[in-house]
This record gives sequence, structure tokens and C-alpha cells, in this order.
Amino acid sequence: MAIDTGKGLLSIGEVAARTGLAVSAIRYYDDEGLISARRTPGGKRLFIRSDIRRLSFILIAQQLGFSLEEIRTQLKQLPLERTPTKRDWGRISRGFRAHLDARIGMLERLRDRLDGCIGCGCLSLDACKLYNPGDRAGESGTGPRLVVQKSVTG
Amino acid sequence: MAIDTGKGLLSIGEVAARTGLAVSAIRYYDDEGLISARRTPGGKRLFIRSDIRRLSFILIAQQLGFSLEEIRTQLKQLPLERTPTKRDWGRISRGFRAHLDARIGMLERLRDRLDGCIGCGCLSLDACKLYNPGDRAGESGTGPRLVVQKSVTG
DNA sequence: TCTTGACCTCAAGTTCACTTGAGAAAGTAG
DNA sequence: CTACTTTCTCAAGTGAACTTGAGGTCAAGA
Repeated sequence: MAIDTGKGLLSIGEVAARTGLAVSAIRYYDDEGLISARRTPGGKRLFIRSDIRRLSFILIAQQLGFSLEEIRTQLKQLPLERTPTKRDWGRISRGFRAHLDARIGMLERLRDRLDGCIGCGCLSLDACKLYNPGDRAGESGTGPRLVVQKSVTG
Repeated sequence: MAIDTGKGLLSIGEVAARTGLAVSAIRYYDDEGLISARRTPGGKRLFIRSDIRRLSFILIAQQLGFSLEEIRTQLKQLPLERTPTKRDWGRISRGFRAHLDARIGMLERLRDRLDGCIGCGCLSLDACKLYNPGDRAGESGTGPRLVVQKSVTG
């Protein structure tokens, strides 16, 4: 259980326990390149402390409606081998915050119009500006529509 | 093309044109009971004017991160046969707004902590209150996690 | 040494919200 | 009546984000 090469490395089970993620999910993120675990000579995954931070970031970003693809793009700004510095995280944080602000603004505008629009019964797509078909997700391709509109641009 | 029994009824194609939805999506919502179309003697779907309003509601609610299941629950408060009144829509609107407020609040709290948390590199699940594993979606069952946390409670 | 538990890979299954395709029937225009 | 468009049903496919299962390996304790 204590796979620790003296450098504070963690097994997948320990990471799962600390993050609340399923072991299978962590493997999946590793396969998808969102994190990149080292290996023991025997082939078992080893994680460093900052991998937990990466996973936390993934979870929070998902709650905000970012897809794994978008999160991967954000995380590319972080070093994989070296433990990211305050400056590294700060860079991501700023871009992240801009998207957060945009999303909050969208919801606030929506709220401000809600009573006057759904409330009055005028809700009709051609007349009501609450809903704008132009920027709907899922214009292209099949599969389910995105639940919240996309925001990270490459 | 003009299937109109004198009462302003609309064909599925006309509803698709007015809402911007695909015909297949409208059929799907009908099958799922989110709307409930009448039929011609020949079996073709007929829609009343307020069905467009229901569809608008579905689209907007989806943008806010509600699942179809949650939206179905909300729409159950509306009469299916009778055209919903201002009072009917108002009731939904209030509940809807409460969820909107909650979601905005969550994002604002997240934003306020973002610089101090991700920015400083302290992002760690056991210490950081940004992320709360307790109310994560997808605790039960398989399949993809909800993108934004659930809010409509039955 | 044997057993046990955590871990491995790879393939296939699952949910959501649809779309696509096949084959048939309804309704309209000429 | 014929041609054509629209609509119908039903089955199967799609993408995202995982989970589940089968069958095998690694490492620590009795």
C-alpha cells in the first residue's frame, strides 16, 4: 500500500481517496492526457502531489460547464513534470476567471429578463430575445447538445 | 402544407421553422412527454400555439444546465390541453428564477475565491472549499456526469 | 510459499439528447 | 390519377464521459 519512493508519491487508490474520484475516472483522465502519471517498474501508476491539484481543477472546471477537451487545452499551460508554480496557476486562473465572468453575466441578463418574458407569457422564439438560436451549441455534428454554451476558444 | 383546422394548429414543420429546432428533436420531445401533440385522423402531429412556448422554455432551460428530466418536472405544472395562463407561467418562472439565483450565487462565490485559491496554488480538495464532493452530480448510476450541478429537486 | 488486495489492460456497456436511415403512408399540386 | 413533398414509425448510430467486466500481474503479510 505504501508505494512511496521517498518523494511523496501517491498510488491511484490514494489519489482516488483524496479527490473523491473513482479509480476508473483517474485512469481515464490519464489515458486522455489530462494528467500524466509516472509508473513503477512494475507498471503501476504513481502520482505527484500537484496531480491532485490538476484533478481538482478538472472537477471545478467541469462544474462550470467546460468539456474535458476545453480543460485539456487550459491544462496544457501547466508543466507536466515540474510542480507548477504560483505563477503557472495564476495564468490559468486569469483566463478561467474571464470565462466565469462571461457566464455570470449571461445568467444575470437572463434573470433580469425572466420575469418580464416567461412570467408574462410572451415567451415566443421569434419575439423573445432571451433565446438566441444563432449561438446555440450543437449546430454541427451529431450527439447530445452541450448543456451550457461553450466558452473556451481553443 | 396548410394543415389548419381553423383553430390555428401547426404542423411539425412549421413548429420546427418557428423554433429553429430539428423536426427529429420535436418528435423526440413529444415521445418523451415534454410536449404532447394532437394528431390528424391520418396520424400526423398537430401543435397549438402554446407548444411553441413550451419548446422555448425547454431551450432556455437547457442553456441553464437543466436536464430534460428536470425540465419535464417543471413543465408538469402547466396544463397540457388548455393554453397556459399568465398565472401558470408565472408559477414556473418563480421557481426557475430561484434556481437561477442559486446558480449565479455559486458562480460568484467561486469567482471570489478563484484568485485566492487556484491563483495561490493551494487548490487541494481536502483543504479547499471551492469544490465540495458531497453535492457532485453522478454519485449514482453510470454514464456521463452532469456538466453543471443539478438543482431542480423533484 | 501462498494468499490477498490493489492494480493493470482492453473491450464493451451505459446515459443523455439527439440524429440518421429505411421503408411506408398522408396530403397537396398539377 | 400521378408526382411530389411532408410526415410517420422503428431501429440503430453518435459523442461525451465514464463504468463494468474479464482475465491477468504486482507486492506485502502470514
